[in-house]
Amino acid sequence: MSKEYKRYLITSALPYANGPVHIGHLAGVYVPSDIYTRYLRLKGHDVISVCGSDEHGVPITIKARKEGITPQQVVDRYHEIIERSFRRLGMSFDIYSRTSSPTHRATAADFFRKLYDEGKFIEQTSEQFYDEEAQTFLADRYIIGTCPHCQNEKAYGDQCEKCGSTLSSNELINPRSAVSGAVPVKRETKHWYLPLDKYEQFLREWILEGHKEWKSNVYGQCKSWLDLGLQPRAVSRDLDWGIPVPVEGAEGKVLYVWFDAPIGYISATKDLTPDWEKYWKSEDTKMVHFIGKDNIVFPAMLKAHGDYILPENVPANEFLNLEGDKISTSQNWAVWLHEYLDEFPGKEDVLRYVLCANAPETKDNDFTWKDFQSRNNSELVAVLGNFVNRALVLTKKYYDGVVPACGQMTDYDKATIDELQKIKASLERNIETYHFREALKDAMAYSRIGNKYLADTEPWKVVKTDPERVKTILNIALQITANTAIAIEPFMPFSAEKMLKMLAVEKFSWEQLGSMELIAAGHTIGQAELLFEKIEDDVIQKQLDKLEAARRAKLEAEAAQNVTEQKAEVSFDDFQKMDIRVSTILAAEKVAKTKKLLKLSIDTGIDKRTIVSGIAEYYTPEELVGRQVLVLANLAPREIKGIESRGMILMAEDALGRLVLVQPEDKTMAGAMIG
RNA sequence: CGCGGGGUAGAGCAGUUGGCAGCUCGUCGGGCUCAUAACCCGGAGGCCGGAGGUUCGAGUCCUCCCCCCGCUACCA
Repeated sequence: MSKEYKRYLITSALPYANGPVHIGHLAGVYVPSDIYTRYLRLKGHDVISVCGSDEHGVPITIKARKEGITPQQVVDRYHEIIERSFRRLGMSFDIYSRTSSPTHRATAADFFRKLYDEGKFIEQTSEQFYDEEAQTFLADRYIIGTCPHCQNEKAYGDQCEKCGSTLSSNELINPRSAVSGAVPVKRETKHWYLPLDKYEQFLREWILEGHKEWKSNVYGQCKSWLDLGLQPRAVSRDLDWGIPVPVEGAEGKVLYVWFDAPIGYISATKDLTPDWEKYWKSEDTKMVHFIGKDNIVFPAMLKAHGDYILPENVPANEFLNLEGDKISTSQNWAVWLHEYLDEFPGKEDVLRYVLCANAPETKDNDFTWKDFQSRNNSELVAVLGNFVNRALVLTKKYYDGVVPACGQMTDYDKATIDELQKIKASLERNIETYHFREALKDAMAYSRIGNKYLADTEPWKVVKTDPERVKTILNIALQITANTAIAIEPFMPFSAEKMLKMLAVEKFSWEQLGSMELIAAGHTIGQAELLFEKIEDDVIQKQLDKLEAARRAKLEAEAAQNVTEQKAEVSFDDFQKMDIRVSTILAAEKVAKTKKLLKLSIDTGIDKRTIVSGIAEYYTPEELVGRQVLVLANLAPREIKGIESRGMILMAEDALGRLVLVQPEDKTMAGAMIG
């Protein structure tokens, strides 16, 4: 902990180049990473921050196929969008690289080769689906079939999007290839595996014993994985997009992305500096991985390789929700960075501020546009922007922009300065322990103190009676302004720069924070302009409308695609076998420890019975009691979560799996037959 | 008892090794008029999820239970 480090290496999770970046990514990884990096730089440390696009893997090939372009075209497009939007937000990576680069290709291949040569992998042959027509192995995602759970005919080999079940391609009924439509056959294929179980002991000691200071969510997650026991994990797979496995007889095989991508940190560093080894191989480098709630696999890789240092910390965050719902790319429920930048020009810092102030550091948090507006209007505008404006306008008004000299200080002046200087330690401690939310509050405290100082000293009144005193007051107010500019730089670099420009001074170093001599008497300040402006209700409403519209458009498009075909014909006799009747719900309660299940007591007219139904996400028990519904009464009983369910409540299910009860238009007798 | 995270004022959060329960926003009242109707002061608002226990003393440590989130499962 107290170890002295000579240099810092900051890595940020590589964004996957099959889509743009949204606020969830920013709040979880990039905003904290940039705050930390800027702080260290400002302190004068030797620090580099590396990032880049993760450009391999199956989803990218699927996207390419869908759009009729090459995987390279897909990653080129998103690499460009992501990098550009990062730069516009002020992300200060020293390099933003990509895993399709020649450097990375060589680095990743060498990494694999070294482990291979040293016998660190195990080889294993298994059976996988193969498309004979297209002559390619099929990843689970490439296999389509009928879901064994919900009968959806378009389930993927790894997951059914309709019922949400996790599947394996072996479970699919009538599997067929998404590539050619052919029926896939099983074929043997050989792959290499990293035996993570062999590193379990090391990881256990290193993390559980050696890094008790890690954030509880990260530590707990790691402990959970370790306690479950680690399994060997494949480092290669059959695909034609990626880094070829650099071994004889491995044609058509590439490195698995989880293995490929993190090596990108190393290759990015290589692309940045010929001195890269200094950062990766010296024990006096402090390496910090900013990642999503990810995995502990990379350190195991580094350990297996042996030449590299291990991260000192992995400050991962939880998830950010949007207006109460999970951010979802597939449902278009997100705020995209590149769109924000276009729609809120000049408000990069507002987003940085809000995402930091509300970052999901200890638990999931919610981004709402109302909160965004409130933080902008009553914190950035009212507190920070207003203070800066007051100090500058007063100086213009009384001294024509020339900084007055500081005369005799009162006890109150000294107390204010003392309070101001005390913040620094807390601010530093909070950043260094990755408590960025708290650190931001500390940074904001400078302008809060400034506002209070002006209110208490009342220079606009004193100027009439004691003009000399006002010089001291405004000198101090300007010093506080300059201090504020230093303190907010890691969080809001654009505003910090604007402030320096308004003060007409050069950039300060972190060590000057707390100084009362940042701006010399006699210096002429520049033009005052507003740092932040109010955001009105209609702007916020527009964003809310946009979110809803985007989601609805996506749903409708999906629904149009997913109209299920008519099922096979049945005879009238078949239909007659079904006993469907109107029933009344007498009581309803949630089944403990489940999300979707309700236990219903119903009156079928013939008897009273219990039915367990998966509708808890759409109906509360209260609103169900007393309602009449249609029940398939003669369905064979089935035990669900230990409760015998006798029958089935009939519901309409839309393309997205949302359920709606079917009920008689008018109240009728319980037991009335349907036919 | 599946695993992990969380439960502190209306909202969002802090509370480090046990020592008077705090911060931001909102709200109510007052002050100020330099400032983007911004700022400053004050008030109200908490059984710190619940129950036991350890202790002179528990938001903090121990045990059990409940609720929310994620993973997993459940959807006839």
